[in-house]
Amino acid sequence: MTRRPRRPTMVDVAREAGVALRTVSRVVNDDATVGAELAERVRAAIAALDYRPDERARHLRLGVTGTLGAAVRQLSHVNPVLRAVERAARAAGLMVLAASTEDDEVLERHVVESMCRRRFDGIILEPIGEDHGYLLPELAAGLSLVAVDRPVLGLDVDCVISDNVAGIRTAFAHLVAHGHDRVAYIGDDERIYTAHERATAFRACAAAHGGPVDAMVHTGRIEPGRITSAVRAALAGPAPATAIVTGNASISVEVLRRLGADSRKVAIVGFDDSELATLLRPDLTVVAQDDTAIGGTAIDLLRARIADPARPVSRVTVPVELVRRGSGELPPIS
Amino acid sequence: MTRRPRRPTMVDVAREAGVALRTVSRVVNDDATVGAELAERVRAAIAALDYRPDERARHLRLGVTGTLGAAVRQLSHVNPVLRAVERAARAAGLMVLAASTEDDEVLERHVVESMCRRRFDGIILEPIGEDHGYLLPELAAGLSLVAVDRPVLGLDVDCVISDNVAGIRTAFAHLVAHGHDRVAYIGDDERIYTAHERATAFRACAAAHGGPVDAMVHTGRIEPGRITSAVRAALAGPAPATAIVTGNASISVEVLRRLGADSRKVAIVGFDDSELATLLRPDLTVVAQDDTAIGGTAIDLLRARIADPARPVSRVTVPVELVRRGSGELPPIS
DNA sequence: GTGAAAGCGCTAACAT
DNA sequence: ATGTTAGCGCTTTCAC
Repeated sequence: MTRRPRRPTMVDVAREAGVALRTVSRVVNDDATVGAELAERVRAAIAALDYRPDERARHLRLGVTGTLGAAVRQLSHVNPVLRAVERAARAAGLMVLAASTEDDEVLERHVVESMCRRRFDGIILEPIGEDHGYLLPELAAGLSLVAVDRPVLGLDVDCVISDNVAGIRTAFAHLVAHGHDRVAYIGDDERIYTAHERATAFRACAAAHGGPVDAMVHTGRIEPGRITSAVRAALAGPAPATAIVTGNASISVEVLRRLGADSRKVAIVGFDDSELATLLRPDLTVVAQDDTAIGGTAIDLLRARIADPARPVSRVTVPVELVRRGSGELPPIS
Repeated sequence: MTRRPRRPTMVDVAREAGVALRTVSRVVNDDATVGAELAERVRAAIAALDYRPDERARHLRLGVTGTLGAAVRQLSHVNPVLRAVERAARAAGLMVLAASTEDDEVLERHVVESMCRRRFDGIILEPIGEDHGYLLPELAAGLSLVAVDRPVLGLDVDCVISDNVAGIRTAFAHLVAHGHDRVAYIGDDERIYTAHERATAFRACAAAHGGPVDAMVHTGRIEPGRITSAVRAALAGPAPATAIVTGNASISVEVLRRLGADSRKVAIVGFDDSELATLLRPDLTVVAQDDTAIGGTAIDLLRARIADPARPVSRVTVPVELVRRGSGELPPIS
């Protein structure tokens, strides 16, 4: 029946070891200037009392917490950028603690404000929605923040984003180079920043290439019916598309599912690499994001911002890479 | 050129508003016993100074942090239990901060100890490896911890686990009920706790049913070659299996990939529901874990442990459910 | 209602 | 090389 005993503090350890508080602090922080014999006595006292230092007090005193927050859309989803963020932070001796925003603006705000009150040294944010006004006072009060995947609309904050425009251009040009003249685009809801950016880039490509634009671009929420009709529209009519560019990994999966065996008859380049898509079609050619570079850059930017809050804002665009696997190299079949 | 200004504290706000420190504290904590006019003055001062309360100090003073840690194998992987944990914690007014252990015992230790030093109120852990001795002093010092998915070997701590044995039994019995006499099992590396538990349960089923046991059970690390030969071994020989039970979601995917079109000729029941597996074979019958129950129970257990460190340890087993989709209801084809 | 002061557990001047 | 002490920003008795 262990009653909840008051946790021992440095004072208790000092008393137990018969030394001064300062000496315990030195031992705990691996300060070399402490005598071997005393150090041993302190360590014995620590073990005897099950003493565990309290970082809250340490952080309060120090001013910094050595902690970065990551506010991401969904922790329990595949998120290679988050993994890269964790690794880069670890390499820099920083701890990353993450929480989900669940694509909910209200929850995002709760999470970010919570991290601010806990005085995390900085925050990596996958921003949701349009209105990030709540960030203004936090930034004014000293918050260091880096946006990932999309910018914080209306606010001048550091961010690191994939080169969506170049990715779409590469995909389009690749298909054209393989003889395709009628390329369709199936993308996600354009209320999502990246979806809009990619669709816009595609429209520009299609317009530059000549031929119909709007008839070739199908965007909207990911719903079974919508994907089905988009695929049908793309491949039907007097001038059916011979190639498709998909707007993100989820879209790729849905399109491939609808296409079934027919997917071998149409050239496809997907945006985003993903296990899911390549399961359905192992030879899927994709425009892959450089997750490691994104995560690493995010940490670099955040550390620079923490070191110098007055430094100019930087918006980094990370190159994407075309991964040729076969589906994007098919010739047109009309 | 904003120089890094010292963040304003409650003292500054009090001075600005011309009130006592105590009053600011009351306003910040929504204490009703403060006059409307004064409260307004305080709020104005807070806005004017961009004052943000510091939870480090608050938590230090209060003793508790209102924070739960989640140390999971990989943040950026699909993890429905983690999602359920976050939701249940949120409903209880607790914040969950998560970090990856990357299936690395050393990193797990770093993460857990780090959370302890930060005085998180409790920790949810997906334990890795065999040796969790480092937890002993933490538990002695007052750590509240709940293990999820597998127990902490050798330590008497709360945990919540799926009913692996019942799941395997259900899968086996289901196939037998559909006329199968020769059922094979393909599972993951038995050094993984759940993999071993499931394989053992399967052996017991096979033995009870009669017929060969060892020839029907194939376990080991997930490698292309190993899965290929396991599938071949299961379906070859004079008495080939007419049904297969797979040990987890990853195994299901690999087996389905190897089987290809042949998968329609063999009955299959997978362990774990998963988008990946059902992509390959949309009608995959599975033994599904109750993620919501697991996450909710984990939070319940953790809160109970925090409230009463002396309460008896509980090891909860959560029932699994057979989801019939077709692949497990195929008759034997010999 | 308000104000002064102690203390949460730690670090870092500043002695010695 | 070790001890003393102030203070990080907050909450909370305890008088008023």
